[in-house]
Order: sequence, then C-alpha cells, then structure tokens
Amino acid sequence: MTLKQLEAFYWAASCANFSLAAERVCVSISSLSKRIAELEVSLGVILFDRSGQRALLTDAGAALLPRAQAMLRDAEAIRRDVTHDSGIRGTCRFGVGELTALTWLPTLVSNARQRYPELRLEPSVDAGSSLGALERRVHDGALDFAVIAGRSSSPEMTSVDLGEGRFKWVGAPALVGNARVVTAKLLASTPVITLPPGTGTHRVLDEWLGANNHETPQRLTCNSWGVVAGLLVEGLGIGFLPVAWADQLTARGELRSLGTRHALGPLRYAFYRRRDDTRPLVTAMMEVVRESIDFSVPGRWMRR
Amino acid sequence: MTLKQLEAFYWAASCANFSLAAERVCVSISSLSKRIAELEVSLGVILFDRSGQRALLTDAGAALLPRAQAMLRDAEAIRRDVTHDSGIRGTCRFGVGELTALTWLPTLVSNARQRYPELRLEPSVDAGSSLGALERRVHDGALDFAVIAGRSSSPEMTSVDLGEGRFKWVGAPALVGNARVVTAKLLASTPVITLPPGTGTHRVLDEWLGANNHETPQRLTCNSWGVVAGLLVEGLGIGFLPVAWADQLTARGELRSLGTRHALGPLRYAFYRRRDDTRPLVTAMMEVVRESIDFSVPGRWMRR
DNA sequence: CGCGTTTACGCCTCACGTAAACATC
DNA sequence: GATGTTTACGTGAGGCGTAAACGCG
Repeated sequence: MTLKQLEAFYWAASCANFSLAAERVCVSISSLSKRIAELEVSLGVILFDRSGQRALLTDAGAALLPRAQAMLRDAEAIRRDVTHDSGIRGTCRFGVGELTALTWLPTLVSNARQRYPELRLEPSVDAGSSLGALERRVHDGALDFAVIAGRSSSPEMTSVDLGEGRFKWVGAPALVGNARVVTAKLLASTPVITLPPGTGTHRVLDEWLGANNHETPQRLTCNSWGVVAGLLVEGLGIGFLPVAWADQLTARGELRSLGTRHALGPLRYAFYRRRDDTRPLVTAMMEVVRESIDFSVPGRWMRR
Repeated sequence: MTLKQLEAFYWAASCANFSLAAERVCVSISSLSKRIAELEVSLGVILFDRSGQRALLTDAGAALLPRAQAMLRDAEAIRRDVTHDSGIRGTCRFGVGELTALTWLPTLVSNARQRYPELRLEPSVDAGSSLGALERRVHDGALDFAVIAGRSSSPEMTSVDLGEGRFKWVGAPALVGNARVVTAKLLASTPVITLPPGTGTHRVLDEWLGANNHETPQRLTCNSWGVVAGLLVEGLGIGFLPVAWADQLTARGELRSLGTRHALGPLRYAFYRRRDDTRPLVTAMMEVVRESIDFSVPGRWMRR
C-alpha cells in the first residue's frame, strides 16, 4: 500500500470515471488502473466492481474511501506544515457562467495568481448551456468547483451563497421610442432577448413575468451575453442586462432604461463544491472568489 | 513523500541509530539512509543533524515525528480493518530475564504462536547481565518490549506491573545439617549463592539482609539460575530459589527449605515498552504475557 | 460501434544491496 | 581504530505511457 495507490483509488472513487480521476492525478488511465489493481492485491480486497461498464465501488471500497481520504489529507497537511507553505499548488479547474466570465473573472484570476503563484488555473466557461452542466462537472470530478446561479440540487454537493446580481430592463431608443416602462403592449409587440431556457437568467425572466401576470412574450434567446447585448443595441427586442452593463450602455445612449412595476428578481450566485472534497485548495479558492466577485463591473468586452 | 520514507524516518528517529532502524524496516542501512535523504528532499527540510557521529533529530524532524507516526498508525489501521485481520504479523523481538526464560517463556511462546500464527517471535534472553540492559535495548529500539524485574527509570519508558515472584531459602541437606532456619552463624560460615549484582534477585538479597540486620555474607554469584540451583544442590552454599523450584527440589530431598524471621521480599515483574510506541503489536503481546506469566512453573530444566 | 477499463509491451526510472569511503569520537 | 552514516555503482524490479484488446451497453 502506497500513498500513490491510495490517491489513485480516492480519485477513482470520487470521480465519475477513471478518465477524470487520471487527469486529477496526472497519470494515464492505464497507470491509474494499475495502481488501483495493485492496491487491491496489497489489501487482498476487491475495491471496484468491474462487471458493469463503469467501475463501481464495492462495500470494501466504500469502507476504504474515508480512510484513504484521511490519509491523503494528513499527508497533505504534513507537506503544508513541515514545508511552511500554503500547499496551494498544482492545477485548479473551475467553472463559471459567461456572465461571470465577462465581468469579474479577470479579477478572480488576477487575485488568485497573486495569492497563489504556484497554482495553475484552468477556468472553464460554460456559455449558457443547461443550468446543471457545471454542477454535474463538479460532481463528476472534472472541476474542483463552480460559480453558478441558483442553489445546489444534489445532496452530494454544497453551495455557499456569494451574493446577487441585479438586472435592468433596457431597449434600443429606436425600438422603444418614448416608452419609459415595460408595458404589456410593448411585450406583445416585441420579443424579449435573453439567455436560453435552463439558465438562471431565463428563470429570472419567468419569475418576473409571473409576478407581473404578463402573458409569455415572444423570446429570442442566445447563449452569449455579448450577443444578447448586441441584439438589444441593434433594437431587435427588449431585454435586461446586468445593472452595470445597462448603465454603461444607457449613458452612451445606445440603450434606454425601462422601468417596471416590479423589479426583476436578483440572481443569486453560489460557490459549488463537492461536499466530500475538503481540500484546502477549494476552500482557499472560495475565499479568493468571495473577495473577487463584483457584479458592478461593466464587462470588459464593452470597452471597445 | 511515500509511506516507506515516513516509516524509515520514524524508526530512524525512534531507534538509537540507523542500524537498529534498518533492522526494524528490514532494509539495509544504505537504503534506510537514502529513504530519509529522499524524504528530506521531498519535504525540502533537513530532518537529521549529521554533524555529530550519530544523526540527531532537528526541530523540523521533531515536528514531523508525531505526524509520521500518525500516518503509519493509520496505514496500519487500514490494513488491519480492510483486510479483516489482526494485523499482528512480522517480527516481534522481546527480552526476558533468565528466570522467565526457564519458567513461563515456553508458555508465552506457545500462546503467542497459537494466537498470532503469522507473528515471528525473537525472544532474547538476558542472562543476568546488568539490570538496565534489557530496558536500554527496548529504549534503543532493538527490542519491542521486555519483561524485567523492577520499575522503569526513564521517562521515555512505561512499565506495567505483571505480578511478583517469590523465593524460598534453601540449602543442601549435607551442608545445613539439622538447621531449619537461616541464622547469622550459618550466613557467616557458608557463602550465599545468587545472581550477580545489578540483577533484581541480587537486590532482593540486599534488602533481606538489611531488614534482618545481617552482616554481608560471602557471596558466590553466577549469571545462570541453572548453575545457581546446581551449586545449591551440590552444597556449595545456601541461597534462595523461586518457590516452585525450591518446593520441587525439597520434595525430591535434594534441598532443604530454610525458615527466616522475615520472608524474602517479592520480586515484582513489569512489562516494559517505549512510551511512544503505541503499536497494537506491543499491546497485544502484553496481553499474551499477562495470561502466560506464571511463577509457579517449576522450570523445565528441572524435569530431568 | 462508442465508451470505459484492462492487458501487452517496450522503456526507463528508481530503489535495492554490496562495498568502499567518509566523518566523528 | 571503532562506530555510524553516506556515496558509488551495478543490478533488477516496477511504474510509466502508447497502443491494442476486451467487454458492456
């Protein structure tokens, strides 16, 4: 039994498949498989049930899992304490939505690089695909954490609230004319440009429509905030943008702000991580996220 | 950092020198040294101060020691629990005095072999050398434990009381004639045959002499109980033997029991182990010792 | 046939022991 | 010179990745 074997086993048991685990451990799938097989020989116990297509933990494997985790945690603690070093190094893969990517992600990367120079960051931007995609990738072990709108659905995940983003209704001056508010008539005559169903933003729209008893208007969706803003500026419909973006474009005269009876609900963001992943790396990154997150950034792509 | 490196480090730090540690780990001194050197490189810390003749723990090494021990303990616990196995295997080196060796040591070996068939026992009999020899060998790491008369002197050792052995004065019929008690006159005219100074038995004699205000008689010492008994039977002096031995030889008529005003003090035996050695192996062996120890065994060598 | 895991195999590193060298007392 | 540790070095096992094979859906 070696620490390498325990590490291979732990990640293989924690990730969706050996492939993802092998990436974590930075070895080939073949080596990962062999390390696990050797651990099984060493302990004289079968850890995975290979009868199916994917390897599943046996009871013995489930019994070993927490102990292996404890060993790895202790080993990490030794490296950290004896070396007098944060121990935050290696690779950190995380996911964010496109809105985050376009606003405070650069701040996050900058802060993280400054605080943990030896940490290699691999942000993965999920461009408005279905809401659960990032969460699933965290759950599968492909990502260390994700910043997502909404709360966790799986009991194996934990989410920590990070604050909320707010939106403002806007429309191109040429489209809305003298209108200053979003009326039922306006909604009936022009499409709402927003993100696709399944995204947090789309849900904000649904809730707003329900609260205002509006009929469902025609929707024009695109999975890119940049494109959404562009379409709005082009006057192809009305919609809402993050407050900072809306203010900037309104100040330039490219868009006009539209009032509403009820304000758009906020979009709450949360830090998602696997409940059983207690690595200091993830907690450290959560702190960096907390101090980097800022919904008032106008978005770099706008600074033409 | 590997478990092997931690193991090498732990035993090197716990034993008196690398030689003894290498025996524990069952590798050459060279390999042990290299493992430690590699651990130092891996952690980026010097663990031993090699300036002197013997390697001494540095502060960093002292900080690592308990953590390394914890890691090894956990690793052992995994092997034990996952394998559903006592985990008592390998080699157990221990020391006993000659009196023990001649009485209940066979019982101990038998019980231990029955209970832990995979455990290889290496008893080391200390034939009446100085009292501290066995204790020092335990302290140095050459032995896992020892059964010694008397209590621990070092704060790094713990001793657990195991019971007491009692003695009876005897003399050969031809020597003592009609005498039935040990008198000052008898002590003045004939030597006392016993173990050498520094042994627990010798101390029992000293205390008895003091309690009875006897002058120090002539002593004939030998580091072998067998020889002592033989000399007594041959009538070369008086002395005392473990009760069971004395009774047996008295019943055969080879010796005659001698009364005294004050009885000989008991010789208390204790199980000695290093305080910081918390291996289940040692505790398990202590249990076997407790159920094997029996001072009423007449001693196998007597069954001619 | 795709996906996930294992096996085959050549390569090369690394860990081992023997023996010599080194250092301290 | 005795004791204790490290270095030199040749050898062999074992861990690695590529690529092919296997097995389940």
